[in-house]
Amino acid sequence: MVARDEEDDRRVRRRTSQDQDDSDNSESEEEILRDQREREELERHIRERDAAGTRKLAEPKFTRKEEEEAIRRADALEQDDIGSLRKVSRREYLKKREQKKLEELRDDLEDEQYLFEGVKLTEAEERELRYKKEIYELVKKRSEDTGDMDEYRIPDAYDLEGGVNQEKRFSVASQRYRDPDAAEKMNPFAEQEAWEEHQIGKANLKFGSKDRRSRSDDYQFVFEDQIEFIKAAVMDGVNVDQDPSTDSIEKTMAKSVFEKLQEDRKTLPMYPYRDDLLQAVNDHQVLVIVGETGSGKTTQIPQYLHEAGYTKRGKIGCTQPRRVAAMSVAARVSQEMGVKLGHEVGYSIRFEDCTSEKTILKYMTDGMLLREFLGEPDLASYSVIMVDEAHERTLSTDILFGLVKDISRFRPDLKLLISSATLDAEKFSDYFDCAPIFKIPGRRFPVEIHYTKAPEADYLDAAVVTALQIHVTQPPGDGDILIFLTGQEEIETAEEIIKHRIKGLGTKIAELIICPIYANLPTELQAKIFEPTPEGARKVVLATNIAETSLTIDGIKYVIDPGFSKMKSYNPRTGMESLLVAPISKASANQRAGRSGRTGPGKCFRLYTAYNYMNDLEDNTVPEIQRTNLANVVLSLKSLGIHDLLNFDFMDPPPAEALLKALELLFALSALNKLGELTKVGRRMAEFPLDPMLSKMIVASDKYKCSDEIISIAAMLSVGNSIFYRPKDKQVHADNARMNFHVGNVGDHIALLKVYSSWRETNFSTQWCYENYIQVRSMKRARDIRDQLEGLLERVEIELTSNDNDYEAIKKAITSGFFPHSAKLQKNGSYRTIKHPQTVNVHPSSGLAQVLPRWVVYHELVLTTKEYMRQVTELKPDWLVEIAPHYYQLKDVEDSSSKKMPHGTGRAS
DNA sequence: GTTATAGCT
Repeated sequence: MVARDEEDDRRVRRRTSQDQDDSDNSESEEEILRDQREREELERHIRERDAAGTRKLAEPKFTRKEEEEAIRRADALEQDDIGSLRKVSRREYLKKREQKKLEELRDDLEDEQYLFEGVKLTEAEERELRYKKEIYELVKKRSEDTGDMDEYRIPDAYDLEGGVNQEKRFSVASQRYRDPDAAEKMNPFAEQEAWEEHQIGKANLKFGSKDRRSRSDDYQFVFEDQIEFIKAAVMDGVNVDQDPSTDSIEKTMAKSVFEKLQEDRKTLPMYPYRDDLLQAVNDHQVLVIVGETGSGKTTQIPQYLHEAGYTKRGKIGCTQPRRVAAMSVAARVSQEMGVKLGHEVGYSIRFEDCTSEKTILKYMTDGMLLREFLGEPDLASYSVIMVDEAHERTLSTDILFGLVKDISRFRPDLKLLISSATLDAEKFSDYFDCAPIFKIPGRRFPVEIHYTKAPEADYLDAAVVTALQIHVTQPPGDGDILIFLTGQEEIETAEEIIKHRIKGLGTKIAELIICPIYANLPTELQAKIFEPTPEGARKVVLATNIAETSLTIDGIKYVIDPGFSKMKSYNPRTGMESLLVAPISKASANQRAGRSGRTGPGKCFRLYTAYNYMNDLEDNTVPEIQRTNLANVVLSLKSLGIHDLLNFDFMDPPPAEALLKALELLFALSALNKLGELTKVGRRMAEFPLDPMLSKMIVASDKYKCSDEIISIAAMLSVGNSIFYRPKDKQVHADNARMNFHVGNVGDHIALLKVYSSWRETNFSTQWCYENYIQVRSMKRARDIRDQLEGLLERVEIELTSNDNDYEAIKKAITSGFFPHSAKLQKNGSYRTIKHPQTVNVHPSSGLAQVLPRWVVYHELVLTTKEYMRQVTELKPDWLVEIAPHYYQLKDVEDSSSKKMPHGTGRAS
């Protein structure tokens, strides 16, 4: 292939130029002296370490063998690398010089920030400003840089000044951006083709080689167990050159903020398509929009439609899968339109309705629109609905699809826009009766994809090694590293391993800042990842798939993708949920790779082979609707008057078994009658944004005069299992604190009530939460939910009554909602569920784990190491027959004939 | 004797 030959050619040329460079520069006396100093320091360091003995490095967690290996590696680095230190220091020198230049540019940008001074910026806007700033810096930098991305090695910008035709080299790089066929190159086979090329033997570029002599000088190999990668493909960047140039910034400086925003709008990749888009919307009722990230579709399309007069007939609604997205986009658009947020442009998310009668552009979460359907089944007040980020296929989006498709049939004036990423477009189009697809290019930098040569047995270790390989071989400050891991525990282990290994590497490598990030991490610790990386250091972000879509970290250049994530799966037969570590889909893998190309050209290292990618990964992640409990969905749909659920037009229908299970449950809760119609109870239940069993519990609490307590419990249960904080090093304290709420073996539900009431008594004290090992964030959320539920009580005509000492009444109300979840103790200490018999256990975190009452109700079943019941409360079997006579017969609970309630007698073996 | 991907009403 011609292109390949050219590439090889370039590589050869560059290598020779580099060799020259090296010899040129080594003549500097200062450099030589510095090198000598550094070498001496290294030697001293090695001597000191040897004198101190190796035991110092050992952590009790690591085996002797690992320890020895770490030390051997450290030696390898220190001895092996003395020769290359000179190179690093020269780099640093040039780096500093370049940074000076960039500082000048930064000053310019600070002036821009000054323009915004009067305006109060939201956090998201501030981030955007920062992002923009970096773009400018990059644009500037690129004018000096070769940007040569065909070469696998990191382009060494500092080698350029000697005798290389920069212009020519740069033109190769920029050509890529201007390449009109760039979109073509995004074809899903690109990677396969590239892989095949490799197989032919032409593209075998190694990230490492154990044979030091055969490689050129600038490869620095440190690890004995390093991983070999094969460059397989490049996800092309698009439109990068369309960034506003520094010239235009200066021009716009003089203008008002508003004018500047208007000008910015015109620089978006979306802008040239404005008229075409309006024409297409005019001609077709449904339009599938394929817009890469950064095209500006979310902010611009609703504005265009508004400008074209669509808002005269009704609102424009735009749904987002996430709350923050809805908020920040709305804020941005209101600014661009020069109106106050909440007036013409607003957003609506749970607990926060920032809209008014004037609102014509409404951004909202998809779940929120779903709830609006309940009050307005034809969405009469909307003229346009735009479902954004549809490719994420959240549960709510999937249901929205069915609903909007349905109403579009009898509302021909309603325009539908479905916006998605590339891969799914055809599928969406098919689903919406061959709706036309409208493509908008995005703005992204190219990302190189590398696969491992062979499958990695231990992906965690491989990820760590790869990160360290990058860290020591690439100049610090050129970009941060992002590693995708499956969960909190894995992140913590990885953190330990990295720390340990860094110790083993000595002091001669640049500082590596480890930033863990996952949803349950306390907010103040989460902020760490957004802090800019200090000079000379590098961040390595250890993230769950929170970093895949939900948050964007600036400055990431390298992504390491082991190819796994945790996925919820639901077994409708047993009603059991579990979290499984599963391989990700191709779509996810590409999304992850894309995270490295946001602020500059990036690289993605996949810890699996190209063959794995092509043959083992699914194209798309199984949509959530196919792996979740559908009770809530079914209740919502029923209350929208959709009866024939098995034939409802789902884009990807959920398993029939899951639907039937949900129907069965709703029938048991008497939300549906025998004909499958919604009952009065069901109607009231549907008002609550909760799982049907929780809703039923609330509805039933009216009878037991304890609605006050029950909504607290419902709120606490629906925030889930993140209430008690249990740090690794203080487990005993945390457990003791928790047991305080279990005094009298009241059961987990009452314990949760006690937690909430106690917190309320302290006037929602944060301090109190810390003292009791309780997560403030979860409690605040519970408070919000509780407040909302309290407001809803009135709507369904339930009086707010408190009965805080009558635990029996409270437990009966709970049983009214959760009677299908009852279980009976067996001789061996495990339990057996009553209705669909299966063996389960009390979760060890339960307050009743030592008590083991004879009869219990539980909130949910989870499958982890065993089948566990989470949130358990004792029950009198008579209640089951009393409360749910249609569900339980006397024979189900017959051995309750002994009136005696075993109380904490612990029948367990 | 546990263990928590993410997100939403």
